[in-house]
Amino acid sequence: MYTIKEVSEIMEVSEHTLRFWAKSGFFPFITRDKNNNRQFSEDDLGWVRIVKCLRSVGTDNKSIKKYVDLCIVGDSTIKERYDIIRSTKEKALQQMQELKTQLELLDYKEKFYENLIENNLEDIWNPMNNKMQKV
Amino acid sequence: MYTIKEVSEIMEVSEHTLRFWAKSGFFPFITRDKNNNRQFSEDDLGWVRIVKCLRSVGTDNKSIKKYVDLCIVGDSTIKERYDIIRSTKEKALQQMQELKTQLELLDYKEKFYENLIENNLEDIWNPMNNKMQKV
DNA sequence: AACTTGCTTGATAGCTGCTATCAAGTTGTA
DNA sequence: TACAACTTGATAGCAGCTATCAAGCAAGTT
Repeated sequence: MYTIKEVSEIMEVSEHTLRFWAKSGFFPFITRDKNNNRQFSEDDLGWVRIVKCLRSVGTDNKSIKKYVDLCIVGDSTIKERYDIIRSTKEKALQQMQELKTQLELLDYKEKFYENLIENNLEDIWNPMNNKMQKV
Repeated sequence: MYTIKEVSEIMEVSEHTLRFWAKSGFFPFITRDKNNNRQFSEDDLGWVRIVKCLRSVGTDNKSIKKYVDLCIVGDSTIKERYDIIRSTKEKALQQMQELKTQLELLDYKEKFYENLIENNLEDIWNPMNNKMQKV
């Protein structure tokens, strides 16, 4: 059993966010000790993991709650949950592509500035130069 | 010259967001036509591109404004801007790694559900089974 | 000329998902 | 007995959109 602080460190999610998620119903089977403090089991860590995963690819909290609720219902919702995972994966792959595109621009900018620094060239970004950005 | 609608379509950023960014000072050299409508030049598209890039890797708007202001100052801020691009790139690479990790989990879940569906196995996610999630 | 359609503007209100602050309670160590 | 370190829930605040609104202009139709 883990305390909220331990889970926060293990999963790299703030305690605040964990409480917020708990309040949102994302950890349906969590137990409490005699002082009312949350006790996270290994299974609960699994819930944290999938919630973190869904959030980090931009799934909104309402949809996450829906997924959690489907899990609770059981067998009859397997196909529906499978479809959610599939479309989430699709979204993640698109984000990967987008990130690659942005990295290309950052690479270009990086080289642009390196060139300026190494060769003491004028800064075409400077609006006073009448030579604005060409990329 | 492009209208805000055209820019919205080309750059895949909502008109709302473009106006919000404009108001935030992210497009410092934008001009207006005789009806006070914004006219985006090719250079302005470049500003939209870099702002979108910085936002999509999680740079906050205050930091973006700072970067834009450094660009306006000119030559003397080249090193500073270079450092910002470098650290932004670093952040983007970390996000790429994080995304890969999350994709692994999604792959696992996908196969988990495929296995359930193909073999008509019981749903160990179902809490009534007393066999909660093991991943 | 009047009307409609389609675009634009700025102001403002509302939303999501945290994030920070707070008082209050429990536990362990000195 | 005090304190430090943890926990709780409630509440307020924040960033970054997102949606709604009235108002204005331009071009085309009747």
